[in-house]
Amino acid sequence: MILKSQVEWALHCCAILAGLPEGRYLSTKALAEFHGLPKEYLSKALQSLSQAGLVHTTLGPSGGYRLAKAPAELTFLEIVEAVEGRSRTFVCTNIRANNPCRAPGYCEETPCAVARIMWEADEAWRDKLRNVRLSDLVEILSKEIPSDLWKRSFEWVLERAG
Amino acid sequence: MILKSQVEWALHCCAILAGLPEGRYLSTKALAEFHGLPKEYLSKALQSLSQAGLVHTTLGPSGGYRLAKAPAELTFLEIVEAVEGRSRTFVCTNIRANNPCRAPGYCEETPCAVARIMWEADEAWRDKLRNVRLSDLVEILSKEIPSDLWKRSFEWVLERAG
DNA sequence: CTATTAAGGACAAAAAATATCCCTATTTTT
DNA sequence: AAAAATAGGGATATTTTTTGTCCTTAATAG
Ligand code: SF4
Ligand code: SF4
Repeated sequence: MILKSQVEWALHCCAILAGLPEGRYLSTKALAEFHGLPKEYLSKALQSLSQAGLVHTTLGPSGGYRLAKAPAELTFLEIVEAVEGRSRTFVCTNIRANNPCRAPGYCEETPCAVARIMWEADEAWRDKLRNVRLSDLVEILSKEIPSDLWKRSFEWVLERAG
Repeated sequence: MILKSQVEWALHCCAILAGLPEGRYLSTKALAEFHGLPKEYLSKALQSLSQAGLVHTTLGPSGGYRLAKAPAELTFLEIVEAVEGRSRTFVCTNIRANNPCRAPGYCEETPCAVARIMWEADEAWRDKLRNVRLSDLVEILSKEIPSDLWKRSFEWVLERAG
């Protein structure tokens, strides 16, 4: 069970977009080049963010993406769920229904304890991601990334932002 | 990102084995029949449990599986990890290494904040599963499952346990 | 000796992830 | 008005993972 690589891509792209000045847009092409990713496929991840309402887009030259909310209002969970989906990681195939001792039609209304426990763990994972904001990430990165690299990256992005 | 169905199978099988009297064994065949699962494939899940040391096996007629520890000493996490593996759900493909502004060979020693945050969420998921014992599950099931079905299932298993 | 079992290797089928390609409508620039 | 660049999205292909089957081997109980 491994998350799609698009999750990583989306998180990194949002981190970049968080640093974009008000009203400017960054294209798929620039984001793909910056991260060394296949442009067409990265585009699918960005479309997921767009469909989830996390980013705003414009068409045409100088078009692209910007965040739809302030980084302090955007959680990791929103980004992860946008590309990975909202379904639970444990799916119940209802194997208890096959119990040969069971009276037919019985015992299938509510999920059993196994499923509930697994779903609780799932929820703990989501809670953790829900409590990290994109602004938290940017803050950590700004401290950890060497300032010259940080600055050059910022300039690289600005040159290409429409 | 969805857990293998073998996770569900393994949990249900452990729940059954937890009710097995001391010193007796239940075969793959019986477990597969009880749950309506393909015997050969379920066998792979049970082999995973065996390799992880969670169950004990014997060969020959009347052979099969029993728990290697008391249900109170067996956690959900152990069972889940036995079949699903211990690797993290977020894998870092190190895309920051492609940053065109970066000085070559720089900034690749430690995982970045993105990975660390995702791994923390992973750990929260594991913590939750680590804190549920197989005995907890059995206790809940014994309350929730209709007593006649519970009793008949128990007898069904005993008839086939070697 | 025979029947039954777990273990495990080889292989096959199905599903999901990872792309690539191409067309359309829109918008900016020229 | 024309041209160029963009997001969106459908169709398709490739690769990897999951799911499942089949068969052989060694051990064990009766
Ligand atoms: S509800 Fe419980 S018993 Fe039924 S399939 Fe899900 S986990 Fe298994
Ligand atoms: S360490 Fe961070 S930057 Fe590097 S690939 Fe992993 S998530 Fe991305």
